[in-house]
Amino acid sequence: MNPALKSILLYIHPLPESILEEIDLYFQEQTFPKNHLLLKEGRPCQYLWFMEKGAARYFHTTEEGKEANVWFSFDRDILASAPSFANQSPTHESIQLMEDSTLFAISFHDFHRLLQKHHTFALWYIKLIEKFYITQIEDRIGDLQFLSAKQRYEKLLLLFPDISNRVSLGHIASYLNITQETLSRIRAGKM
Amino acid sequence: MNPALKSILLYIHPLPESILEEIDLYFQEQTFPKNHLLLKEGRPCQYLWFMEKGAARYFHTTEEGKEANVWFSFDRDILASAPSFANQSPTHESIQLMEDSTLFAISFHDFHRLLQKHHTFALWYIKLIEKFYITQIEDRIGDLQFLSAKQRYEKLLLLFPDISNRVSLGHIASYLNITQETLSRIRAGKM
DNA sequence: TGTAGTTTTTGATGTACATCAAAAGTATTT
DNA sequence: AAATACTTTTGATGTACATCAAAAACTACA
Repeated sequence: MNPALKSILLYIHPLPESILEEIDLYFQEQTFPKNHLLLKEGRPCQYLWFMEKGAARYFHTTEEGKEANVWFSFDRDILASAPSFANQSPTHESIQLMEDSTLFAISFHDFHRLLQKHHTFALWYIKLIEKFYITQIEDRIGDLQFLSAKQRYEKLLLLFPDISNRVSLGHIASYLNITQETLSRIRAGKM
Repeated sequence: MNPALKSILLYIHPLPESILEEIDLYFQEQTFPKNHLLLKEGRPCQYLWFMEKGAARYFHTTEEGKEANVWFSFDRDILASAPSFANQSPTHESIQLMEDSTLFAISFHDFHRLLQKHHTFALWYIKLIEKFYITQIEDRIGDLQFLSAKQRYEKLLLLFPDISNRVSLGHIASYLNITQETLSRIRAGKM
């Protein structure tokens, strides 16, 4: 098994070697170029990905046809539209790569079979949701509700100190739910 | 087993009768008066509750000592601070009842044992998270990010048509992340 | 190295909402 | 029914951000 994949899987929660070997059969390594659309609005999210190396943004398309970023993922992170993957329903959010990226993919079908077959894998998945989803998303809501634009930006920098080098100002501003102009002024110390 | 509890459990996902009977041993029916604090900031969330009948608000306490509502729960809903229950870590959000309420409670300890013991129960819990948490919370973020105060209010009314009769204007405004004055003006058609 | 395309910055103006202050309405207690 | 406390409304003013327009600074590649 690819050591990078193995370390991501085990970081979430221990899994016995026998199951790891079985899981390995279902994961496919994929590389995509910068700007590749991993998941498109309206389609069900059929894969769960692990990002070995790269960067991605999740975004909504508003009624006026504008894009609004709602999430970022970088190296060693998990990627999927959680509600769409869970229900195999059309996704509201698209996922696009912002760098050339290497990923490991498992299909919903295979994933679902592993859940049904192995109690241990179901417990592992519960940990995955708790660790990568529940905790992070509650923080995000709190930030939007309680922090000013400047505070949100400062918190993002704490979380991803090198984000300015990897992601354009426009994409960061969109994620913070402010305009490019406002973020530019925050950076210049004018707010 | 109490029929109300049974119907809530089965609504989430089917469970075999044998496990239902075992679960029943661990659930306690509780009634509390209006204003009772079910969960207090700083404590771990040690129970998962099912609300048979009643109303509750989740709130944060800001640095200036003000309270800000982040969620409501009514009849036949699930209650817990998800991140705190999952990790048994101190909660950032408190839960308070807004009406006299009847609940069923199960402790984290018992819940965890059921997860470890029964594969079926683990799969049921995954459904619970997917249905009651993932879908709802993504919506909430989208609303805060993309809708105006008025649109957020209208959407809340669609979801809970009778909320105005059960919850004070101040509590609703706080949940919508606006001031009481603004909500009053929205209601009066002045915005 | 120059030219076109993109990203970022700067300035002027507008607006959705907050804040502050007070009045009006409702519910609760005596 | 009067007194008290709480909730909701109204009005005046303030502010954090958006929007619009254009200049400046990077980036790419012919």
